[in-house]
Amino acid sequence: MAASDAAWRAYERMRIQLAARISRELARESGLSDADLEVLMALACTPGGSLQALGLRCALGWEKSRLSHQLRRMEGRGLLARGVCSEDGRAAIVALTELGRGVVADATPSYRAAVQRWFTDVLSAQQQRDLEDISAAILAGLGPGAHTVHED
Amino acid sequence: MAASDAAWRAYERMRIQLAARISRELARESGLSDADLEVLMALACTPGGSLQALGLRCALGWEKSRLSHQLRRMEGRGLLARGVCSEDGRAAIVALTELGRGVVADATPSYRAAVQRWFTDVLSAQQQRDLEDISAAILAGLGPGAHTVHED
DNA sequence: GAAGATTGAGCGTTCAATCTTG
DNA sequence: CAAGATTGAACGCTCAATCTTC
Repeated sequence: MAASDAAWRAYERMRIQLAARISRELARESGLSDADLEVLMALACTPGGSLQALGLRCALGWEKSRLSHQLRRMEGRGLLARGVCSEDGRAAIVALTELGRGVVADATPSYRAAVQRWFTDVLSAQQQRDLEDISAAILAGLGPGAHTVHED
Repeated sequence: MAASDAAWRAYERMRIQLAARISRELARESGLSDADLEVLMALACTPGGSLQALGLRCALGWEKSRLSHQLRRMEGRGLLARGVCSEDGRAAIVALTELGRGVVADATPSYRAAVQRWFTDVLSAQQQRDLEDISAAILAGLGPGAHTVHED
């Protein structure tokens, strides 16, 4: 219940600067966008390196069209392949290619190092716990319709 | 320090969801993007509602081309006007129009209410202080030439 | 040449409309 | 019709190249 929005302004500055730094590093080191890496890491975490598009959408929290455009671009670059599910003709199957597997294996260490350097290393263990709680509180407020918003 | 990246993952989820919520609300209520509002608020905070483009760039921390594209689009919508400084032919002058002034006056309360509802109201005073410190620590880590600074 | 600004290309994201399958 | 996915248009952002003025 602070009267001022100092926390908000500090958070906003940090959020923008930190995201920009890590994105730029990722693009330079690996030629990947944030979105590319999210998709690749989600696929790499599955046993066969493949997922239904719906599962990917739920895992990432993305909209249908966003995922579709993203997959088309990544398929064009040879990072993954798309197919149709034999059980349900509506479902799309997404699978890592060998190239995609190599790229994500290459990019992940750099990415983790960047997070370590600019986030983990500059925060105390207590601050990390605090931030985890803060994030949970905000997410809880966003989620369950706790606040009445305009209905459609 | 921490062996796990739980704090990072929690922060990332929160950051994405919160930004999406506030952006979507702003677009729906006022027809503005985040970038639009940043520019309008910066201009509205000056006595005459006008600034040199360089001042705007420094205030927002944007790149030259980003500001130029943004101003062109906003000028096209009638939110602001661009002119040339009489003292220095290189400098651009940016000024709010009457429409722009009305739009920002209209949008600001909604925006502040959204921040209040989804950020301020769900955090304790202590959490807000903590987040301010956390943000400052991260920004300090990014800043002092530890690595590449924003060059153009 | 240096500084301020603009332009164009290319990718990422959203919205609305559409197609296809169940 | 409902659900999954795709497409096209429009906008936002970044990079590199260019233009103009100092």
